Amino acid sequence: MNTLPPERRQSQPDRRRRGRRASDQRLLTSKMPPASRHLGQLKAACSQCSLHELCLPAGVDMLDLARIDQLTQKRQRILRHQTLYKAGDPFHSVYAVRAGFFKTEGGIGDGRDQITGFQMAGELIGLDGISSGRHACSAVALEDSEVCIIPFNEMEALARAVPALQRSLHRLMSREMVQDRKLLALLGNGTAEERITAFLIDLSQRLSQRGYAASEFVLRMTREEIGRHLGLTLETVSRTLSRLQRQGAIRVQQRLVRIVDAEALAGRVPA
Amino acid sequence: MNTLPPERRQSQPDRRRRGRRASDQRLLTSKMPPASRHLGQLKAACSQCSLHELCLPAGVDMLDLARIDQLTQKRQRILRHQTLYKAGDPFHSVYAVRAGFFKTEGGIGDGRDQITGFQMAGELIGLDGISSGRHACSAVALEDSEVCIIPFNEMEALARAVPALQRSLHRLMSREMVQDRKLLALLGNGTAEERITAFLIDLSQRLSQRGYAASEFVLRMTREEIGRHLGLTLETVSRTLSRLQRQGAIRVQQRLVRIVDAEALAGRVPA
DNA sequence: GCGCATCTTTGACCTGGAACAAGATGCCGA
DNA sequence: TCGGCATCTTGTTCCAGGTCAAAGATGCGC
Repeated sequence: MNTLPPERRQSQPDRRRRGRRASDQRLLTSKMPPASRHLGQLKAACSQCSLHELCLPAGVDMLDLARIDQLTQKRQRILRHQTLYKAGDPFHSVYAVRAGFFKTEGGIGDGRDQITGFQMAGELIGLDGISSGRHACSAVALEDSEVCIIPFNEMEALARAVPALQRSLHRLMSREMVQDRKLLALLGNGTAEERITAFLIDLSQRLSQRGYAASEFVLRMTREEIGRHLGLTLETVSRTLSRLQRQGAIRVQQRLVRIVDAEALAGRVPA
Repeated sequence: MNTLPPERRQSQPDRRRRGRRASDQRLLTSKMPPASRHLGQLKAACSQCSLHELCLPAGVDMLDLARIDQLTQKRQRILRHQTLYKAGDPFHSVYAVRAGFFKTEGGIGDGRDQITGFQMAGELIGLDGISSGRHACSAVALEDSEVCIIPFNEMEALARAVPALQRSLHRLMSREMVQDRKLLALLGNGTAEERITAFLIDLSQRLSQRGYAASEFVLRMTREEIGRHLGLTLETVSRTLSRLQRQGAIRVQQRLVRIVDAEALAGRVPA
């Protein structure tokens, strides 16, 4: 089930970043993000969660929030490189990312297939399992993470009682479709540079929505994973990042990316 | 709203196909498909519609079917090349294709953007508008078509009362996500031949689900539209079709496609 | 029937990114 | 401190598919 034994090789993520520049403190790590300050207090519910206006309960009033709290009682910790579920697993629940970072990839997750997306705190994973009753992709943690387990039957039942939750769910599903299609257009028409640029801008926006700096962040995924997401080889990803740096749009240092000229960057992506 | 004035330039679709071979009779045209035999009797409801187990009411029992019938009272005829909605239009309803054929494309539908999909009878269009309250793409009829107009607010309300409808809706949305991701993988990794092949197989399957011959059908879209769907140029689409024909897998004659060697075809597409 | 418009096919050439290869870098455990 | 390993960078070569161009098909209106 897990890709790695529970040894702690990955239990000290990003130790290598010790002693970096101060701004690193603000970056998305499994130690420091605001969303996980109460990582210990597992009782913290939707109503307490700093993500609640990004996540499911968006637009739900206080009264109904209590009922959603009950829905999301169960939590699960996922260590880096562990899989939350695999393609083909029977579908029972969806998962809200509370903290950490995931990738979802087609196939069994053997590292060959397309990566359909990267999910961060406040995003819902697993909705694609509804249609067939089995998960259509595999979800793997890119860093130590925590999710809320949301039994889908219960969620549907509650959605019937709480229109705001119903609407919220529909909006989330719809948003996924829209995002997938943006990516589709990118893969269909975009050059390598446009893909990378759009990817960085998207990441930057999502991070800033969560209170992180928009202009500097740490990539949680390898070049190869970026490539498998964008339909490029890892070499092309690397080259393109180097080129963008040479042109002064960004500054790259391993996984650390700083967006130097957001204007220039945005100018490269169509529409 | 519509891209063409209500003149009847397109009111006699496929006249050119007069006098073709007999097998054409079985093909998907706006005149002959089983789904539209009662095209005149606009009162025909979900419960009467030959598509009802492909469409929304899948799995809904007779009692609740009556309530869904009310939901789908309104119909609309869309002539060829007319747009059902444009990207940016405010979102109020989703549409179930009763008869005909649509494409959905990003942007204003000016003919430059990615075509996100082709929809045939029994499929739902417009769900991507939920997230932002505005349609995210444009839907254009590729032949004279008819849709059920389903006010989404009413549909949500009914879904709260009828769990089977709720589930059906969720399944449909989920299915769209899964399909988008298949396409994504194709655009990310597939060669031109794999894309075209997968496209033909998909069309063939969907047509046969609707009672048409799986091995011979008429493409409702141009090479250019296929290309814009698959991230290829129209020249590459044409060349690839020619090559598949030369290799004996298919037989192409303008828009008419006959799948000669389904095995060989399926063997070309990965997984 | 003729001319026009749209769509399709095919050819010739060029290029962006894949594939292959060879270091470089940084992390980790011994 | 060193050596192993994963990851990343950079160079070189090659080809699938894009681009440009031109010529068939096909159907439509006149």
